[in-house]
Amino acid sequence: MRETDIEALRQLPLFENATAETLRVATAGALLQPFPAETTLLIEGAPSDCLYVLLDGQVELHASWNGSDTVLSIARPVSMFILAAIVLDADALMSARTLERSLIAMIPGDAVRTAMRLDPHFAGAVARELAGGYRGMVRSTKNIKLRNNSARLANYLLTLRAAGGFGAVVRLPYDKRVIASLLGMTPESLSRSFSALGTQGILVSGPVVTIRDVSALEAIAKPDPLIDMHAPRCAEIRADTDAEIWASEQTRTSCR
Amino acid sequence: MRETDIEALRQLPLFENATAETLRVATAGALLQPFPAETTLLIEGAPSDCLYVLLDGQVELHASWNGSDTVLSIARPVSMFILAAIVLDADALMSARTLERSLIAMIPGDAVRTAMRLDPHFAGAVARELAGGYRGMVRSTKNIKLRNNSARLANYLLTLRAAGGFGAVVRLPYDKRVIASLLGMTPESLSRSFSALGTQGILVSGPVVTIRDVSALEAIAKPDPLIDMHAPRCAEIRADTDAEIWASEQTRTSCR
DNA sequence: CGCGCATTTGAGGACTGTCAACTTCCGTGG
DNA sequence: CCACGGAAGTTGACAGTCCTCAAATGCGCG
Repeated sequence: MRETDIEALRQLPLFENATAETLRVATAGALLQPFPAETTLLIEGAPSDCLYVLLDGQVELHASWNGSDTVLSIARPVSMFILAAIVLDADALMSARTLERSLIAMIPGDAVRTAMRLDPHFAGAVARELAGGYRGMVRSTKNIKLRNNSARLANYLLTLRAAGGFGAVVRLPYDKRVIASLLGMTPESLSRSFSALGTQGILVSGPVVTIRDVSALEAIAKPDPLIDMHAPRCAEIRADTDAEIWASEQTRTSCR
Repeated sequence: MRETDIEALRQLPLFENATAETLRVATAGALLQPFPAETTLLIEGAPSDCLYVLLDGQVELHASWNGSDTVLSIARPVSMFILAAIVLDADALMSARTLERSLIAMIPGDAVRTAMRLDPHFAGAVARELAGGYRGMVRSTKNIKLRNNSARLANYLLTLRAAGGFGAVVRLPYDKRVIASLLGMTPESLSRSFSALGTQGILVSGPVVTIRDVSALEAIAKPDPLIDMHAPRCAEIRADTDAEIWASEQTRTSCR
């Protein structure tokens, strides 16, 4: 990798405050490589040789069982994937595939682990990165186990809205079938969930979704800062949430 | 905490190879405390002040939304919980409640973060711990998104069997309603899944489950080392799995 | 023994997935 | 420029899974 490319890695929180020396150690033998769309970079179950850093493009992380598969998350620049497998030098649990032409840096796992041993600050950054990833998976699990298809879609639209500056129009960043799988439903169910939201002021035209009534959407979504990154953290909502939790605790206790 | 209690923490991989100094820093101001059963230790959304280390007993980690709640995992000794929130000094995403009388060490979050800064090896241990937790959540998400109730229960029984030395009789470690929530179903569905397995040589008598025919159970479970910790990693199964993945990749590609 | 609680069983319905047909869109090539 | 083919998305019919509510059963403990 060239010097300027290595500097691009500083966009990652992981390398943001790393010393030049740590960056040099960590990226020893790293490759920078463009991949075409629809290219499988990594198959689940394979040993994880390299940490992947997505500098441009989109990569889908998915997993399969018994002939079906599901999208677990989608990486967008600048971010990395399979860090957990690299840290443990274990087999990958997910497959990775480009959704579009993507520019990817591949950093040898040994180099990452060496840098962790040498630089406590870097090891701390890895720990923080993994902590964030863990919490993301917790949010995702709560989303799937606690909400139905409509609520998941409604919150997803609110997430896109927040990421797009809270405008009335959002653009779906991936094909609908990918979004369906990410949200844990079939493409048909996604389509029906969209039309169900039609009565709540949601207009869908190809990849463009217009939100006419945010309140109506929020009534369905019931966003929660402990599940959704888009949910507001203001004191009122926190208080409501606590009250809810308290109430449900009481319910469980009284049922026992 | 007394010296002997602190030594108990060495049972954790996190502290296994820590220096005496790191252990001292990390456990500065730590408390060792017994809690009765059914006690809520931590409510989701609250700031995470302490890292909890479960030395004896059982603690359920659960989360709620819109009046319902779900069990995300259950901690067994010796293990810790809410490490991710501590590392990021963030609000807890899960509530914690004892299922039975439990002995718990509470380590101030500041002490943990300080130890991470001072000792690269400790920071690395935290990173490895979080990597393991992340991968556990990935497995759990795959389990929920890809499998139906019967397959989840069948794999859970195989997990218990593996943990119990592969005998024909396993004992359910928690109340059935807790297991149901952990597996993402209602108690009624768990009960019906159990009776459905009755035709496959599974006998249930209270908390005792007898597995008469492991092959029949495995036929339903279709265990996968990339989802289940109990699944064998032998070359044959790996080859089968790879073939499956390959096949599904081909399917997706040909469908495009 | 009787109460309380967990679990089971039954009935019914809501939700979601499957299968198939149809429409739309888009890029290709005549 | 338009016809065509293929894929994505939509719609309809249907089935199966799973949940909800309600009642019955069983078990443990005071």
